[in-house]
Amino acid sequence: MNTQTAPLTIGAVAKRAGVAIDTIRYYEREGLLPEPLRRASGYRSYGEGAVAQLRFIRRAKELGFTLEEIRELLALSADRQRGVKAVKQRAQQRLAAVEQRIAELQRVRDGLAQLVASCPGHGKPEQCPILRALNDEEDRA
Amino acid sequence: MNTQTAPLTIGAVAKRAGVAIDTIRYYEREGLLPEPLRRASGYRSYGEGAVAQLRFIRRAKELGFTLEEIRELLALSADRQRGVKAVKQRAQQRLAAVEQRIAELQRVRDGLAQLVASCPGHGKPEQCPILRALNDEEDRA
DNA sequence: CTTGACTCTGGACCTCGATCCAAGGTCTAG
DNA sequence: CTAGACCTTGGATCGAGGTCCAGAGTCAAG
Repeated sequence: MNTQTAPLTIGAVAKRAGVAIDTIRYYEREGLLPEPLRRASGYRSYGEGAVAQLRFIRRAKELGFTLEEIRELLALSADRQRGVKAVKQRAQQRLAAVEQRIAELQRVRDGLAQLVASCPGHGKPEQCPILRALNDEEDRA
Repeated sequence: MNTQTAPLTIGAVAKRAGVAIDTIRYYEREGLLPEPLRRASGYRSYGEGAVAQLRFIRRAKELGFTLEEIRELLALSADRQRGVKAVKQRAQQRLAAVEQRIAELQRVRDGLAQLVASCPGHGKPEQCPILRALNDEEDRA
């Protein structure tokens, strides 16, 4: 088997993972990526695992996890005993947060939709339902 | 008619509008609030209009407008001719943006829900569908 | 050997919407 | 008059997640 993969420079890893070089170094500082091996010159030297881990981070970010949460997921995913349970919990928490955010936005959407629907799009500003709503129960001149 | 309202200090305005004093000064710097009159001492001196305008800003923020957009809404609401039409347009744009954001979050929610549902919550990490999904089409050891 | 592309470090800077601070001046109730 | 609450300014700071830079060193191709 060919488990041995050629070492990659940070630039190559960045290209494969679809992130910026600076982002990789930033993640390393933040503890989301392990410190890589170094060549004699000081250049970072990565294997394919680093690319996989960056993709993991990217997907988790797309699911709305913060970097802090991702750091935790990465730690948990290495725990062979309690890891899976804890990971599922975090995913459930994230799901609940996303659902709450959706509900909030739906309220906002409904408010906006009602305003848009009730405004003729012309006339005096003080009769525009949008402006009136924003100004609310104010009937002074 | 009692159009004449007693002048308010910044603190009184803040209390009435439900925002922090610093926020008022910040909005002033950012052009969301006109520069108020000053007392001889340099103290800012506001009328009720400032309170109304702050409430306008607060409501618009709740509807998801950025401060930049609110600055524009305020300018438009003073335009007696084209203001209403433009305001309605901005509200429609905001509505579209909110709807798009909701759709995105729904995709995220569905993805998370599926993962949560398919994970038993125990077992080996490499069999956890959540971790597998985050690691994606990687079947290397 | 040269050239051009790449990488290193440390630290500054960005957005957004505020929030906080210090050092000083002002206002008002008692 | 004084204590204590309030206000002034300019500038620093926050948090999240990076981005950018200078100045120096390294690598690969020709």
